[in-house]
Amino acid sequence: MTAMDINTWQDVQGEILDRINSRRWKPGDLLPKETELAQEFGCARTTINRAMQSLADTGLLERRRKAGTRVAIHPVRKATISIPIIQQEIEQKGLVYSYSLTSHVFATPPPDIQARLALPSQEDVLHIKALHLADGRPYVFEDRWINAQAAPDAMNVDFTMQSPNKWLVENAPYTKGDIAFSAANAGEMESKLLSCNKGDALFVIERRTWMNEMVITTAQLIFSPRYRMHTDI
Amino acid sequence: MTAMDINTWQDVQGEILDRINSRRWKPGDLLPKETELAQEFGCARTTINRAMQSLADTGLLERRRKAGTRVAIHPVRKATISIPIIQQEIEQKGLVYSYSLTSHVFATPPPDIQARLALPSQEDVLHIKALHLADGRPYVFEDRWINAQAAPDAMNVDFTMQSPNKWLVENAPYTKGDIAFSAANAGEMESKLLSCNKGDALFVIERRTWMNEMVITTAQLIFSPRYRMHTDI
DNA sequence: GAGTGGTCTAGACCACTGT
DNA sequence: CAGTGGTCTAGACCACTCC
Repeated sequence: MTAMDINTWQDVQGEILDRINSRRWKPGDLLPKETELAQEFGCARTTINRAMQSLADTGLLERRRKAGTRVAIHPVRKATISIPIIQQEIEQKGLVYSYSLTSHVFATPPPDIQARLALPSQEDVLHIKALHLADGRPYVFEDRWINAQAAPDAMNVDFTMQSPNKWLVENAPYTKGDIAFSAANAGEMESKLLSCNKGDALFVIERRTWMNEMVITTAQLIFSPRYRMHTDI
Repeated sequence: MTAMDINTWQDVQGEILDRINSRRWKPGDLLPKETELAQEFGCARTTINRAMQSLADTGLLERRRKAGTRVAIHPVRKATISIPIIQQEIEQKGLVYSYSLTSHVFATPPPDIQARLALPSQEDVLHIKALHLADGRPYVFEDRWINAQAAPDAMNVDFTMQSPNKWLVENAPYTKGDIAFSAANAGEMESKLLSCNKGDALFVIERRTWMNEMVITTAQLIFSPRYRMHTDI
């Protein structure tokens, strides 16, 4: 007998991973059906199902009814990245968080922002610029537009004490969102705010959240030079 | 009666989401225990459990034995990003993929790479530089080091026809990996290869994969200017 | 110690999809 | 139309953790 006890779905997952990593099951191979594995491992089909579904979620297996389960030919692995509240991210690094409101106006957005907010007509929108600091040093610059109709409460919040990032996360639930990552050269404004050189490469996150079919807010987060976002796979 | 039929765990998940979004259940609130919700929805506890676990995975709920389930105070949402094979990513955009090997040598790595490869001693390592193009234009530059011990097969592959990115994904399964995103200014080499200006802000992905305690490969993917990586939340 | 979520089981029916 | 995964159920036991 070779096997250790295989009882939990995590055990099953581990065994399947071993067989893939040892190349006993290669990319493209058809795996035994759930009932067969259940027999082999001496457990319920439900347990096998849980394990395989979990692996399919990470992109390592491809499952289709009737067609069965295969090792993914192109294992497009999926990485989960946590989108933290900036204050949390800074404090978790053991640094002192501080925050400074740069500007807070009610204004007509430029066309590109109006498009990103999916506004039906030209309406005034809350525009907030703020700087987040770690140990007193500029960490990230937040440039945000908030749709008054979608988040009326936001109009009465005092954003000198609390960042819009934090307030929105805690008070504006959303039904969907999108996020984009890119790189940009520091312009005049960014270099002053982040106290870096003009032209420096900056990491940029653009975020947008929706409540049903209405955009709540869109924001650019422009990080100081040398910022890295990382995660495990 | 208000409710539509709630049968599947997805239905339960939707109902829970609705109650959170309508602020009937607010951040920090304790939710009814699984057995209670099962009664209310008229389904098995297992179904409730599946729905809540799924929501806990996305970071919207926090669950602890004995303490119960709460709406996350700081809903640190988790975004899943797919790490695609470059060829796939380009072709999915409807562009023509091509590839050109720049350099392919067996060499002693500099100290920082040696550290990233977690090499016990100073050993020779396969160093590959390659350019991926979309519609004939530079798309991303791949700068990769491959540990011969961890992936001996890679030593005999003809990387003029096939990118290391693709070959490794298909032939070198890994047990863990890490990935980092950042921004960097184009240097002399990057500007020539990617035909952009020196100093341009470039999006950079650094990846590393392991087989057990041995690093298989580490790579820098340096994208052309204006590259954006995006996903939904 | 007691309460809550985590998981397993055996059996059942359903939904999709390849042939 | 038949085979495979997707999901539900009811009941059970276990593991963790708060009090």
